[in-house]
Amino acid sequence: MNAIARREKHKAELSRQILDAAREIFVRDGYESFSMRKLAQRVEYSPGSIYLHFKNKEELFESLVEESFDRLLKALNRLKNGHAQQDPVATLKKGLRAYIDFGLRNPNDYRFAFLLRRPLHRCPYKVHPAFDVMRYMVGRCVEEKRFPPVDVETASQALWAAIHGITSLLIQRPTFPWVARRQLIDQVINNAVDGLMVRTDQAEETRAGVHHVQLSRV
Amino acid sequence: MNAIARREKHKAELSRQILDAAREIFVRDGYESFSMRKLAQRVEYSPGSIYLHFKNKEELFESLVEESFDRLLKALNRLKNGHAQQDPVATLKKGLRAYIDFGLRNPNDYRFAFLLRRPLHRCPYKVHPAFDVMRYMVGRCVEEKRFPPVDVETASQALWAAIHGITSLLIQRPTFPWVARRQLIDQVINNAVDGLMVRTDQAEETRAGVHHVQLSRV
DNA sequence: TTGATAAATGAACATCGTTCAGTATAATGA
DNA sequence: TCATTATACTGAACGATGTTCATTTATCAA
Repeated sequence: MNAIARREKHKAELSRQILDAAREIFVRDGYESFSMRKLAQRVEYSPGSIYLHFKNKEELFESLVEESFDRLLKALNRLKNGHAQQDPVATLKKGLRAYIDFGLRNPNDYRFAFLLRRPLHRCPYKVHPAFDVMRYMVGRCVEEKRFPPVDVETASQALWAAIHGITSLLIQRPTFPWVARRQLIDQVINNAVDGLMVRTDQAEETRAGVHHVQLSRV
Repeated sequence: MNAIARREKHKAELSRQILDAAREIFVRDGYESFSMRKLAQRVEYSPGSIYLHFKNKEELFESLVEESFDRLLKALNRLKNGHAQQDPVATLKKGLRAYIDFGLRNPNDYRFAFLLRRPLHRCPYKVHPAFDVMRYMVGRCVEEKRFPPVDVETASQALWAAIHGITSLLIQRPTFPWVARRQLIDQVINNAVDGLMVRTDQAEETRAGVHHVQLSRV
């Protein structure tokens, strides 16, 4: 029975090794040219052996995605706890910047977490805890009257849209002639947050002229 | 020579038919389970015949992407010309909304144009003309002093980030518990644009407290 | 050492993208 | 009309893919 524990440990180590190798191959060769057989060759096992650890390719990927979500979540929580007693707006902006930075510094984690095409039936469970951090930060801004009484959920989702937008574009379209990165990120964050702080009546002035326009196809 | 013209026309029709079938299969079955052989079967030709019209799978996809870009571009241009003499801020907001609407109403075009993983060496040529429309609209807002003298390029890119963010999230994460769509889209657009209209000194107040935070990995 | 349990293999299957020698089809010139 | 030529198309083939499974190999308790 000590033996079976040792076996399980060894098996876990092997799974770990497979995951690491898979991530590396994926990062180096891209999604298109990743294959189970390459992976097997890389860890020096037969192709069939991989299936002793993961049901199939899809599940293996799912494990990688989950890991990436965990990393993002941990990074955000560290930030949240580290700046608990500061100005909530400043903390929020720092959080948004941290999110973007995480994506840019770990583009493959971000790709796994958000950018990969995914079968529709799978739901992104791990999005929710990560998003809780955002809600919490926005909530504090409202509670401490730094924001007008906006709906926390709507505001959080809108902020997420903005930072996801810049993060994914910078990752996925590196050849676009972007302006300086820092400047652009600042602009996105400041636009989004400052736009939220605008007194409602003032914002209404421009909102009034806008109606829903529908564009049909060619 | 009349004959060769007829032949070419027939060939063009066939290419068209192949593209339509490809798009349909892709939309219905998803990227993973699209295959050249299925496509061939769909149009009732042998697999090899597809290669008389398209060099390979990659190029076939490229054609679909290009078509999608064209559709988006045309939609934006129609809008630009249709609202030439109105309030530039309202027109800008309409343009942003039109962009998002186009993406949501034609998610597959949007997927093809922006969301698909692409080999890194390929550059997104068609992004530029579409982006010109955005630059133009922002430029008008600055010229007519509706915006403070922000850098047009930076502002345009920031706005693009915001609307791409909400568009891609709504398309790619349909199971997330989003608030009402209209409301959320309004929030994103108003945040982004109103944030841009904030007088610089007022914005500085909050900007002052924010510095670049770097989050390392676990 | 033996017998049982788990791990690992490698051959096999269906499918994939792609190529190409060969065949059918259509257009042309007589 | 028939023979020639150019084009359209096929079908078999190649190597590679994800996945399964009967069989072999290794591991460990008795």
